[in-house]
Amino acid sequence: MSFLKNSNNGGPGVNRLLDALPKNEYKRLLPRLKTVSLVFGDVLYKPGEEIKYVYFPNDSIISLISELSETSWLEVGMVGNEGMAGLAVFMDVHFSSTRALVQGSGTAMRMSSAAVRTEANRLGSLHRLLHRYSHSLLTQVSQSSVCNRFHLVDARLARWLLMTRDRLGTEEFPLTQEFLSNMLGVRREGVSKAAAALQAGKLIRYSRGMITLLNRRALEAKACRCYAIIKAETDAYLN
Amino acid sequence: MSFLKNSNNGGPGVNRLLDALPKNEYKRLLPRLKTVSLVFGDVLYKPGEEIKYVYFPNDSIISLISELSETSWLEVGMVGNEGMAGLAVFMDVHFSSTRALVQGSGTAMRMSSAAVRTEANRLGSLHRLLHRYSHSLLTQVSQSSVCNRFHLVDARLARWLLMTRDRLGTEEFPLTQEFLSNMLGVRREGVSKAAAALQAGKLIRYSRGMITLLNRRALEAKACRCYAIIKAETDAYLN
DNA sequence: GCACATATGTGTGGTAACGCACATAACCTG
DNA sequence: CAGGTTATGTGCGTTACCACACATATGTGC
Repeated sequence: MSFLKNSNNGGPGVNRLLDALPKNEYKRLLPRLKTVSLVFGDVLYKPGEEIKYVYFPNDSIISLISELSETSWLEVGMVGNEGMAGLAVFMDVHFSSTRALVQGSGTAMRMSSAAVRTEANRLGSLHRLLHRYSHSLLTQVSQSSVCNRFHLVDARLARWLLMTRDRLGTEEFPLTQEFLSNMLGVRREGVSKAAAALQAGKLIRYSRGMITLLNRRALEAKACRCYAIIKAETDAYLN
Repeated sequence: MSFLKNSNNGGPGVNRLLDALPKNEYKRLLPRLKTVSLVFGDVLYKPGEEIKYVYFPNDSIISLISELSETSWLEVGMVGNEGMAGLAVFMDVHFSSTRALVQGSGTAMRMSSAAVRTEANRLGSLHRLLHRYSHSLLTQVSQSSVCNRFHLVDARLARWLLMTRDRLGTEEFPLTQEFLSNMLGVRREGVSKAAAALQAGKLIRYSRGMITLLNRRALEAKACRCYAIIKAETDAYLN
């Protein structure tokens, strides 16, 4: 959307956190960054596992998932081009407390945890941006928490689809209802019903694991205010 | 519990984050710290309001509350002697996104936001501890989120009472069921039922806004695993 | 000790979501 | 195109929690 400073590929799929860095600082980081492909289903960290790399998604999405048992999961945070997965490293914690699952295929910039720690000791722009992103993520997690507590599945599904769209940059993406139910922490049948309602209203179309958003404006109306709140926060923190 | 390094009052009501600082760094901070009394019901920050001071609770508790509307609240985080309220300041954000409500009367060490920013630029022990606390808080919020989604009111009430006890250091504290219902994001009648069940089992006793924990071990059994998970995290991060 | 405010209990009916079982439908593979 | 796999739909009984209304305590102040 906005003018992209550092990236030269020009597409919308550029990590905005890295892009917000001043040119010289970005250049210093560049040799430590490697573009990698993340594929739906990849698990970047398991709970308790050491974090070896952090990831700055370009057009991919990484879900942060908290697990209670084998059967009950809940997505507590979504990381796209506005942020970084592996934030714990920045906070001087070497192990992940959540599962990090690639929920949207695409590319990301990967950096070693050691490099992050070195950079974080510089008190430069990256340091400041990661601080501000930490706050943004905390706000996202908090808002999701309230949302999960009070809002109906329909609204939460709409919110979730919109958040995914914003990060992937496309209206169409592969997602089964089974998967969605795990993200939202509800039964598959619940998603089935909510999705059917959205499809009946021509807000979305789906078939066998492929979802297409048809009417974004209407979806935003269906979604709870949490979508707007989270979006405002994630968009604004980079300033 | 553990040996207290800096504080000289010796009681259990000492902010553990400050206490974990090396002596020289603590001494440097001391002139900027002021002991203040926090009284149940005090509002330290409202959403969107500027954060002028941060608070390191000694034996007080500060609840971080996310609001959806006038009627639906939810506590997303609890800050006691293991942490600091106003963490946003450390993350270079000047305004609070949540309401900060004193939920347990007691004292806290207060510091101006400006002083926090100055200190945070030093990359010293405070910097590191606040980083690690940030991670701890994020974990707490995430875990609460899953807990609120999946666990029954009974278990969540037990967890909440235990967390309060741990931070106040007493078995008896003033709390109406009305207030509890706001914290847990359920109806007062729901709390009433859950509390009655706990009282019937002699786990707690209560009357007109005063609650006494009678059997902590049994309460821990009633509470979900989330209590232990959060406790482990908040206790461990100081190392 | 009586009025009053506040805290807590209870009862009735409603609903969103659950768990389970099974039906249908779309795609894939040989 | 037959057969298997995976995705989605549907029905049924259950449950935790909701919303509202009201009853009953327990304290406080005159």
